[in-house]
Amino acid sequence: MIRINESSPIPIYLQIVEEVRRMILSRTLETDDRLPSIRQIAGDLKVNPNTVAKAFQELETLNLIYFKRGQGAFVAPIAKEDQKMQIIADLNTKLTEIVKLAVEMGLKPAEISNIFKNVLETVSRQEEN
Amino acid sequence: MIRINESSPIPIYLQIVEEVRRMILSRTLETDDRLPSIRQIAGDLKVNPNTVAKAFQELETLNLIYFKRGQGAFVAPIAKEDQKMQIIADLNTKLTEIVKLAVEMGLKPAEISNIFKNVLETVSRQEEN
Amino acid sequence: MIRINESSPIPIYLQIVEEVRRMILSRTLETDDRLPSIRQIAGDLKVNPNTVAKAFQELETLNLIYFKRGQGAFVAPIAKEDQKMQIIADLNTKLTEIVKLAVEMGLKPAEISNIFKNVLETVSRQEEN
Amino acid sequence: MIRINESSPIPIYLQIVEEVRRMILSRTLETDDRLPSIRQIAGDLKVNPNTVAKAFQELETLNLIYFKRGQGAFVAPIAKEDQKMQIIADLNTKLTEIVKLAVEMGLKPAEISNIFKNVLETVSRQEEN
DNA sequence: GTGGTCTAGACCACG
DNA sequence: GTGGTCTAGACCACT
Repeated sequence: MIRINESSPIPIYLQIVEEVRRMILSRTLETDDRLPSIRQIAGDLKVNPNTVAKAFQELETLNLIYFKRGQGAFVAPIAKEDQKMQIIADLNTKLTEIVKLAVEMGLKPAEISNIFKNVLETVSRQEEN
Repeated sequence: MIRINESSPIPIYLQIVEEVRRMILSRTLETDDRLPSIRQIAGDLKVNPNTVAKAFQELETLNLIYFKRGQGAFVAPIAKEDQKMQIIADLNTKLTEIVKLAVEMGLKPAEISNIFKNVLETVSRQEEN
Repeated sequence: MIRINESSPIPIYLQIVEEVRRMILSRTLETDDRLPSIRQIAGDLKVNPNTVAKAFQELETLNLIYFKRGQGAFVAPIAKEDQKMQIIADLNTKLTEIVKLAVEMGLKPAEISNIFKNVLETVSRQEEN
Repeated sequence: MIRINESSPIPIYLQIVEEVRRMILSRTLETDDRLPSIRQIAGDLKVNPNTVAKAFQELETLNLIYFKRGQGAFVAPIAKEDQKMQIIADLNTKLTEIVKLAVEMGLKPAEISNIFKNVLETVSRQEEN
């Protein structure tokens, strides 16, 4: 379920945070679903339970999950609109950053647009399969 | 000239590398231009000279700059086509990653496309000023 | 009757202890009154019976309740003076701790006094309703 | 500088957080002052550096301190009014909770007021010395 | 020198 | 069984 990249410079615990965040925002995990236990995930990923625990604490401060004592971690409720807004805001921020850079590099809007269309088409086709 | 973000998780020396790379690819710095001295940059950024030195070493191994003993660092020559190709390849990689994520989150191609158009327009307008 | 806060860091069994203690000291529960059964409370609070049992054990060692085999738990007798003394001592301890902290933070006695008056008035008015 | 109570049920790292918070709010530590290093504090308190590190991370998420890479932790700036407001809000919350309990226990406002006066006087006199 | 990340492993409280 | 806290100790990046 969760995939991490051992050789990435991004800390493992942050990779886990991102993976879980992705699953929550994409509704792979629904509100009040129980997450796998810390030990379970640690075993699967072959990392130390402390590392997963750190990720879970981070997710709690982000209000993405909540804990029930002795029972485990659960997906926190989010309003559907909030969820979509968050996804869009995310996309907006990331695209802006990249487009800005591209413009600074001297690419013309038309060029950027073409590259984007290409990418969108490629990705869409891949996802169909 | 160079801007860094002290509170970012990205190491300062890598931020410097990226900034210089950006300036070289965008032709703000032309082939064989002399870079400011390590001490100069370190002073400007209020950063330890060691940090700037590390960034310069990194830039040298990337073949983006070269050193002349006793004279400092200079922008390495690149073929114009290589430069443009590199910029486009960069953009492609980054866009693909983001678009993939957006699709996974359940956004439809049309939605993504709209957001992109918006961003491109906004950024273009800002750059005019 | 008993209210608990699931997301508080205070253990649920201690929250139950405090609630029962409060009810006994405030004479909501009188001497020799029978407490609801462990299963009853556990059902009401949607909590594990073990948790309630632990709270009851704690209350027994505090001499606030006693058990009759096969019949359940009952409120232990306390002298009325003891009861009032305990309440006052409790209040004193807690107030001292808070006031000390406030003084350390640089609040002047007059300021603390004003805030206190405010609080007392607000709470009294609320309790009337 | 920092005192902890080993036998308290409150986790050591939270005790450290509270101590530092107290020192910041009471201006014992001023904005941009450097905190002692994690290792330093860990040595003084004879606890594991990880424990202090956890406290520092908590303080960072509370926006009470910030880090400069390789240099240590520093007191974050707070507006003076914010600071006083925070202290007062804190006091208010705690007093309300206690007074509510006292009223529920059957104490009359006049009685509570008397006890409070007593406490305030005692504490003030102690602080003079 | 500084903090950040991670492992291994322990003990505890809670349900 | 669950997560929470803590220790001991390692390695790394940054200044």
